[in-house]
Amino acid sequence: MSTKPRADAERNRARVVEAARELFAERGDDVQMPEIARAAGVGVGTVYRHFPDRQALVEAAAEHRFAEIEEYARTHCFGEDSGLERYFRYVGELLSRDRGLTAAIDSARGRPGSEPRGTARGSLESVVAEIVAHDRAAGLVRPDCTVADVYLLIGALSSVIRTGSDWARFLDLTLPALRDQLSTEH
Amino acid sequence: MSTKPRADAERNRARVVEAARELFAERGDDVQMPEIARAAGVGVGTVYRHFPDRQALVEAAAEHRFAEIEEYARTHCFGEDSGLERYFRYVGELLSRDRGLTAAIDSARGRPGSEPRGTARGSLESVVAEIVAHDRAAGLVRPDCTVADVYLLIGALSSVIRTGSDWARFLDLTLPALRDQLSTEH
DNA sequence: CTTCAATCGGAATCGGAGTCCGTTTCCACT
DNA sequence: AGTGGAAACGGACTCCGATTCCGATTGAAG
Repeated sequence: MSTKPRADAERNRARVVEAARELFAERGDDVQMPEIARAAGVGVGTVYRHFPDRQALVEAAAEHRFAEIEEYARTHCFGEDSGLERYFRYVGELLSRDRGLTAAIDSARGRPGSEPRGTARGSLESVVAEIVAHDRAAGLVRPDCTVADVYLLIGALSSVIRTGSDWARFLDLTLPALRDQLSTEH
Repeated sequence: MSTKPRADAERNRARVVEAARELFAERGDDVQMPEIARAAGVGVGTVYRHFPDRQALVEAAAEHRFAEIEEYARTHCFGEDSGLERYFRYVGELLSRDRGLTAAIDSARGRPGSEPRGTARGSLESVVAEIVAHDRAAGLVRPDCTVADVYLLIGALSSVIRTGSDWARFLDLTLPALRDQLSTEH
């Protein structure tokens, strides 16, 4: 089940991810594969043996961010006030700092079926579910708020950031709506 | 200032826009230029003489929608209840029906400086400003709501729709926040 | 019915992702 | 320590679209 990979193969893979990380974070999606390969000191062929396509690389490069987010979520989003709100603001912060992360998130919504590539991602998902549950139990969000809603808004947030709009304003406009719907009484 | 264009040139331009309209509306962004040219019964070169690049064509093809939206806005968004809310729902409806329109809107936010191509677009902008003013005067939206906020949300809406998410839900979550911020008091 | 500038059409060029294959490098086994 | 060959390498090459170029057409002014 686990033919240990060759030493240099592993090393190269790491180099590629590392190079991709920096380039994507800095310039977002518009970086060419040959450029990444060069920066990593390998040939394009090598990049493609490790990652089926460009998108897979984008996601792999962002993977560490998901772990980072999860870490933050676990330690800061289960207090007195709304964990979701903190979560959104933190993600907004990261997204606006790392243009590669937005690319990765946006990709998780391209064509159908391609759902969850990456492990850190899946584990983050369950934490988000816990936050939603926690906030709901504490009456910090409208009772019909679901995990799907969170993803919906994270996706929107990502697009807002990608286009260089005022994302803080977006959150200021949007987050209050998640709180108990005082004005939506109907 | 106006060397009247040759008759056939104008006819061809119209054919191209027409073909593009149908193809984009149906399949969104993934339609090739040669295909559009063929559908219009002209050569690619002709397409490019009329439109500097693919993007310009996408926008030209969506132009009529902007006129449509403006028409709707003028006649339905100045009543008793929130014009903005009606506006958002109408645009959501159109966007979800015409995949080319989302592409056009998203393009209006790509790289900097490329702001307003297209005339119908500019004229629509002023109507939106009027709606905001009208709603504000009637106390139907939070007093600090600006036109920029509307574009921010329309952009987000477009991205939500493009990714096939539940846009009605997005509006249900978001629009209440535009109303007077009862819960944002502090 | 000329004339010729505006138009046309579509072959050719360009740019960038992804593929192929001859060469090189590990490392399991002697 | 030596060696066979499977795995990994690199980068030239193929593919696919958008965009450009230019010789052949064609509308319309005179």
